[in-house]
Amino acid sequence: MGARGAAANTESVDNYLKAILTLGGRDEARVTIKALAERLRVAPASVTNMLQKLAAAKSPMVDYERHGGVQLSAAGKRRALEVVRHHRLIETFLYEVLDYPLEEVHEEAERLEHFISERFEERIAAKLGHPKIDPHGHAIPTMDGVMAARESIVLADVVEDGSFVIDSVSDRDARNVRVIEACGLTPGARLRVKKLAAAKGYAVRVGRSAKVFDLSRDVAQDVRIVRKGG
Amino acid sequence: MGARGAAANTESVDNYLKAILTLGGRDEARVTIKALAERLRVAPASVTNMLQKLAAAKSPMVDYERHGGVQLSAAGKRRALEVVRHHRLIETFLYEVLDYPLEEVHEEAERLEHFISERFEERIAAKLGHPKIDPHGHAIPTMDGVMAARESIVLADVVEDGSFVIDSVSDRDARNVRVIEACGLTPGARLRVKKLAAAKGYAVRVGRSAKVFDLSRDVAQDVRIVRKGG
DNA sequence: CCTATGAATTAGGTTTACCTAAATTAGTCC
DNA sequence: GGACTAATTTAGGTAAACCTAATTCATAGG
Repeated sequence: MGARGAAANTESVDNYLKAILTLGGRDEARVTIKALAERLRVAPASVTNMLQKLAAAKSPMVDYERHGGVQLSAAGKRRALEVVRHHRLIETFLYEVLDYPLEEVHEEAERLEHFISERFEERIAAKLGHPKIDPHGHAIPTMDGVMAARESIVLADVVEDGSFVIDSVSDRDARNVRVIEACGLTPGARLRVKKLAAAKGYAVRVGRSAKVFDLSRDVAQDVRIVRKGG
Repeated sequence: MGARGAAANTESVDNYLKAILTLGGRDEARVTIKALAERLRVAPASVTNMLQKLAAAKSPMVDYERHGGVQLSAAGKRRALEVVRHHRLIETFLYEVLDYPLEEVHEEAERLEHFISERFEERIAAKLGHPKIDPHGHAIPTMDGVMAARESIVLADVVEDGSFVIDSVSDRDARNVRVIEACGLTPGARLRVKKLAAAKGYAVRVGRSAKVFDLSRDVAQDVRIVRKGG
């Protein structure tokens, strides 16, 4: 027994939906219980329980099948995008209006995203001039739940040298954000990548500066880029 | 059994502490379980339970005695004032920076006060120039937990006619806030009070305008004033 | 002094979201 | 086809914060 409930929009539910959205990727693939458990840092059993609850709700938030992973339902996707919108608007607001250091906006937004009202969302959006991307370069979903897709690749996956433009930076690890910002790798910045023979990391020259940074694989994992000329 | 726990700073705990602070009044009198239950809209039994938990914590938040009511401990008072500071700073911020209608700031602040970080608090305080009172006229406790006391009386308690200045307006009832604001009864405004023969309400003339408003007892209960000349 | 009355407390339950431990299922490898 | 393994599910449990119902306590009146 145990897992039949109403499935209100609690903080926890929001976090599950957001995780399913991002893990599912652009093609909205089904997500495994294990992946969710790792992302959310809870036991797999807890995930199964929650998903059963979410699937059994009056208007189900997910499409879940025993041993078959999950996917967001229309309602689930709508809510997930709303939370992402909140998160990114708050990040932008903290950075632009309250002068937060870039590496601190994520943690605060992660908490507040669950508790702000529609009015709050609308007001900060207005104050910011209805921005389309947040300070990390991520697209901010529109009020009616549409998120602009962008073609980009992870810096760590680059196999041949070349010229690129920074698309976005993951905000999940504050330390990495700090390192990345210190290198001048902000969204829109140009960079040249040269795979090092030493295979230790990723040699990167930012803009027209002469300086070359040697990024660790861990850091390079958190940078998304777009090819730009030769 | 049932009520022995750690007593973390949850949203609920914060609300109990805040309620004890305000119900205790300026002289920090002991507060009854019943009064708390009514204020927090929970059953008296729930209050007893929570207070036992708060009193039994490593660093007790309250001084509680069976059948003897409660009082905040030093630690409890510190936390309560911090939450009040959060609340009033947020209200000020919503009103000044995000252009909220006055009657809506309370509800939003009531939720957010529990979730903002020290940094957020510090940043909005700085942005606002470290204000000492919020838009309702309430004193904002300082960072180190000191709240300026002000002598003021409730408009509904006025027995003889006279000239007054608005001290503050309760924010608990949005509808009343709206009415009060519509009359121009904002903190600092002058007013003359004339007890009506009809005993229906409170006749009030604001500033030098000729208009006289007839306030209901319910509304008059939410306005605090200070005597000002004859 | 003893009993009504209302306040406070105890006892026992519920819900949410987590946990661990013990099944079960699916898929691979010989 | 059986065995092993990894993923998933079930079962049973915990803690927080609430609830209702039943009991105890304090005190004011007769």
